[in-house]
Amino acid sequence: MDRNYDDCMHHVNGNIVSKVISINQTPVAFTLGADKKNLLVEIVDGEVNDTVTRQLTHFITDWIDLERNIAPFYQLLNGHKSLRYMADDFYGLRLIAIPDLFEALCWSVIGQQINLKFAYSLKRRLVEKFGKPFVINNRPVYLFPDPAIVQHASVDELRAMQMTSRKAEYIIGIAKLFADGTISKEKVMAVSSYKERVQLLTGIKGIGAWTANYVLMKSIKDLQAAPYGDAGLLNALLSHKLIKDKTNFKAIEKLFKPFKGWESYLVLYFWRSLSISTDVLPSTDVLPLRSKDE
DNA sequence: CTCCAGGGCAAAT
DNA sequence: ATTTGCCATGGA
Repeated sequence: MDRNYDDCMHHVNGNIVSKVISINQTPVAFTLGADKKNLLVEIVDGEVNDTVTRQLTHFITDWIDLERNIAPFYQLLNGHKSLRYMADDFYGLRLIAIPDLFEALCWSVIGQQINLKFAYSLKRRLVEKFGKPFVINNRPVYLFPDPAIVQHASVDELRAMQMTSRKAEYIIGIAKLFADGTISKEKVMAVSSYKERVQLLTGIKGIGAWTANYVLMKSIKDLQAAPYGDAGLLNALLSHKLIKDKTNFKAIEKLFKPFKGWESYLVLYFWRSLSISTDVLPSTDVLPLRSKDE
């Protein structure tokens, strides 16, 4: 999580992560850490009662995908000779979700076609202007802006943050859809099939196939969703020598086929591989295997 | 200076 | 039905 160097939605300090969420319209600021056996949660700002405790536990469980048994995924990784290393090197890595669907959509629209660092700084500007700041351990952490607020932003305001006019229009439009109840996380989750969920999302202006799949993966936890065509994913596939070029769709399809139901996790692990320097990636020609204690 | 960024839309083939 | 031009700016 600490690779989100510029993320204003949570902070990482050693092995402690801080965040603010809204429970029944009330902000709750908390820290999450761990000892050898347990996750440790501390509420640092906000009322503590049974409801808050229960909902915060539920949030964290969903946020870091705690209830998922990822052993089957590791079995699949182990069945692939050039991906096997991931089961060891990234052991325990779980999908970090963006439970708030509005936030997930805004974030993915912001991130379209620009580098991640710039995307983080655009998000920060949006959040600083319309969100609510809280201070945890002397550092500001924000509650993501409410759609009811963002819907009244003007294109010019967002342009001043250096978003394109398009991004500005998309974000304001999405905020309106949430504010008037046209779309909600509940409504998306109620749609029964993956294909229909993609259709519902891509019906929104600014949401194409990439964004729909990104959001299904990160917010809805639809694990068969994968943003094929994603620039980062393609680069990871290239560096693993699993495709010969970025238009090698058949090879990608073939690679993902055995991972049915775990496509999101495979993408997640490929993204993770991007933060590892390429010279430590196993060269499949020379080093087909690596031992556990390597 | 050039090319690419965790793309998508609308106009032009 | 597919391809192309465009968006705006930061990094490499």
